Formats: sequence, C-alpha cells, structure tokens
Amino acid sequence: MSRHAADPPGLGPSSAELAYHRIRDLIVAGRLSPGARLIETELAGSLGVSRGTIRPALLRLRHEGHATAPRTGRQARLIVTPLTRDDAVDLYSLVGELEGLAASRVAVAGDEVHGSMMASLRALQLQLEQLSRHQEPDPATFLDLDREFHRAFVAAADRPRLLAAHETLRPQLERYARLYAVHVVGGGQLSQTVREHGDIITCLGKKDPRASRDAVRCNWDHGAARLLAIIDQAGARGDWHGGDSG
Amino acid sequence: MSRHAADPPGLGPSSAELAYHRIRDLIVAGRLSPGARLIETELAGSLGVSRGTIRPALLRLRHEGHATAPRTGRQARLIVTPLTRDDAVDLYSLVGELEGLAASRVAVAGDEVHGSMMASLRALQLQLEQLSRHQEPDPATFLDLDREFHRAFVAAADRPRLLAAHETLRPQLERYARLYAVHVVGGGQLSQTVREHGDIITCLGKKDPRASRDAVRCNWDHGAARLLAIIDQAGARGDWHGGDSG
DNA sequence: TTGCGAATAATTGTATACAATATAGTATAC
DNA sequence: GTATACTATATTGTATACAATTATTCGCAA
Repeated sequence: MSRHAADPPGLGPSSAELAYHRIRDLIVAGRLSPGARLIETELAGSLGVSRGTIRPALLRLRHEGHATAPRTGRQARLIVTPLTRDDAVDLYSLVGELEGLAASRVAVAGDEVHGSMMASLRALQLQLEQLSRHQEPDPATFLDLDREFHRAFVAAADRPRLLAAHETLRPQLERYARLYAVHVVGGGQLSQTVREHGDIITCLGKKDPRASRDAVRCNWDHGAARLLAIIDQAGARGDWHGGDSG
Repeated sequence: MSRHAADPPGLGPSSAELAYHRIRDLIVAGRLSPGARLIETELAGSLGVSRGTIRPALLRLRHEGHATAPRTGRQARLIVTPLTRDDAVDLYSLVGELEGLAASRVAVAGDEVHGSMMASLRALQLQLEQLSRHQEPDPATFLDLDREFHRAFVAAADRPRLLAAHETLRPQLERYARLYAVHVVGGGQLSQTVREHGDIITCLGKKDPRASRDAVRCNWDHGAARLLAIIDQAGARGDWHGGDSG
C-alpha cells in the first residue's frame, strides 16, 4: 500500500522476519481466526512487500504449526491452524513435561545459575502477586508475566535443544492461553496460579529435582483443566469452534 | 543446466520437497561435512533447479537444525550444523525423555493399538536378532531397523505433537547414530541393543508405564554412553572435529 | 612485513513474470 | 431436478533479474 520510500535498508531484522512476526502476532492475538485462509498475495499487499518476502514467513509459520495445509497436495493452500480441544490437551501436557524436565535439571544446577534464576523467579512472582491484588488485572500483563516466569527456569536449565523445543511450542500455547486469560483474570482465579508458582519456587529453592518437576507439571495440569472447563463452557454456549475436534 | 524437459509435472512431491530430502540425505549421510557451507546457487546447479526451489528446502533444513547461520545478520550464510559432544548429550537425553513419555503412554493404551504395536515391535525385534547373528551386519540396515522400532511405539502413543517433535529430532540424531553404527556393528555390541529392545518389549507387554519409560530411557542412556566413548576415542586419535565443543 | 582501506567478487534478499494446479461456477445432458 | 463435464478464476510453484550485503583480495603506506 504505502510505498513512499522503502524502509532505510540499513538496520534491523529483514522484511521477511518482520512479516513473520506481524503475521504470527495476528494469529496469536486472534485477529486471524483459526481456519482462516492465508493467501500470499493478500498478505503481501497488506504488508506492503512482495510474495517472495511473504513466502519464507509463511513457511516458518507452517513449520512451527501456526499454519497448516489441510489438503495435502502439490499446492499448499494454507490456513491458520485450528484450535481444538484435543490439541490443547496434547500441547499442555507436552509443554508441562518439557518444563518439568527443565525444572528437575535447574534444581540441581550450580549455585551461580541457580541463584540468579531464583532471583528472577522471585521478582516475577512479586509482580504477579501485585497484579492479583488489582480489581481488574490486565490479561495481557498476566500472560507476559506468566510467560517470563516459565521461560526463566527453562532457559536456566542450559539445555539448548530443550529450550528450542520450548520456544517453538510456547507461542502456540499462547493462543489457547489467551482464551483462558480473559476468563481467569475476570474470575479471580489468578491467586491459584500465584500459589502454584509459589510451590515451584519453594521446590526449586530446596533443590529437590523430583518435587520441582512435579510442581511444574501440576501447574500445567491444573492450567489445562481450567482451560478445558472454559472451552467446554464456551462450547455449550456455542461460541467455540475448534476445528473438527469432537 | 540440463533442462531438456522438466519432469512430468503431474505427480509426486514438489521439486522443493525433493530438494529438501536430497540435501538432508547428503547431510545425514555425511557427504556434506559438518561446517560445510550451503550455497544456494551451487545446490541449485547441482540439483538442476532454480534458487527459488532450493530456498524453501534450505529454510526447512534450518528450522529443523540441520543447517545453521553462524553469523547472525541481514544475510544468512548457512553451514551444515556442526556435530558436537555437548549437543550429542543434549539431543540423546531429550529424545530419550520424549520417547519415555510416549512409552509410558502406549503402555496403558487400548488393546487395539497396543496389540498391533506389539506385533510390529516383535517383528522388528526378530529382524534385529537375525541381523545380530550375521558375521558382518550392515550398519545401514541396523540403523533402519532401530529407527523403525523406536518410531513404532512413539507413533502408537497417539500424541501428534509428541510425534512431531520426535520426527524433527530423529534425523538429527541419525547423524550421530551413523558414527556410532559403524563401530557398534563391527564391535559386536549389537546384541546389547537387542537385549535392551527386548526389555522394552517386555515392559510394554506387561503394560507397566513406569517400567516402560525407564527401559526406553535406559536404552538411550546406554546409547549415549556408547556414542561418547566412540567420540572420545576418535577425538584421542584426532579424527573427530566436532565444531567448537571440547 | 604488517596493518589498513578500497575495489571486487561472491552470495543472499527481494521483486516480478510466467507456468502449473486447484477451486468454483455454469451450462448441458439425462 | 440433479449430476457431470467444461471453462474461468484464484492461488500457489518455479524461474529469472536486480539490489543489497558480506567476504576477499590486492595495493599501499607505515
């Protein structure tokens, strides 16, 4: 559309990467609905770049699971990956297991990394507590804080491939988490999350790998349960369309 | 170069997908050494397609970890991902954990899937046993059988995202496994693998999730130990150059 | 000889054009 | 009235051309 002068070519991420982030944000934020078609020319037009730039962005989205090619064939025809109940269960449990692994590992890490991680965790927890005392806490802030909390101990585990897997899964989870956040924040269930995070901090502080793992998985299991309750509720009301999941 | 007649456009996978598989096989087979540069025009020329076709293939390779962009910047400059001791440890343990999860799940699966999985497992195990009785077993055959064995129970677990993560990691593992296979097959350690697979089958047969998980992880831990022994040995001999690990 | 800098070459990023393919719509036959 | 075949359109796959960027080489001076 607006093409006065191409962005000063000097710095920053490439246009393709920019396009990737913009499209992904659109998907995660729900502005691009599950099942919506992703058309190269359309996106290229609306982002003001050529198809050659959109293509790698779309490809990456596909590899990460944000986009899907429903009919397998010689031509892709991408759609935004539908949100389904089954997928939510699968995803939450996988992330829970991965984070559990990370937790059991950082629990016995060297004092240096363990210490600085505990500090970050406690700082984040403090903010979360403050948020939970608000009348109407901001869902986006909650999501950010929660994400950072989990990311902190996974990153501290110092297992690059584990971290990579986590980073790939996490944004997909966020699509579900968004559904959840607006409800949980409104419903005052936030304190429950804060309590579970407190457990994680305690176990990690004791350097008990087993307990830490269980605390993390417990947090995710409960999160899944809360999410499913919301999905089912919404499903009963008719405003949940999660692909072909029964 | 040779452009007599484009392949009959009708059937099969797209040229891009074909290119992906050919390059990946080159990497996994070691024909493209770790650290070797991946140059679009070169590959395009040697595979007889244009850069536009090579590009998505390389992108996918990059996302899967087979290729890496060492210097982060506005231009990628890909190389074949180096093999390192540390990465081997990380990778083996992650795959072991993922497969352990899958095993603990199929152990308690419905009779239908459990039964057909057990049948596949036993058939594969039979072939593995036959192979182990050969004088000079073929490493490639061993690798194939082993891969199929593990894939069988992960697929049976019916957790799409877990399977996807496994499928992504497995080919990368294969690069290390190749190093291992030629040694282990020669050294007659193959029977050890067969025994461990036997344990897995037994635990799965008993439908014991905990024991199944442990059996699988044990298999991977031992595999890692065997691989590291070989790497260190080779390192001492000077014919192991694993990136910057050490 | 060594270090700096500019010119040149090598390589990837981006855009456009064309070909192949799938979807949808329409007309016709039964 | 419905089903099928054909046509038109929408969309992606592939190739080529150009621009931007990074690496390398060569010359020059200290």
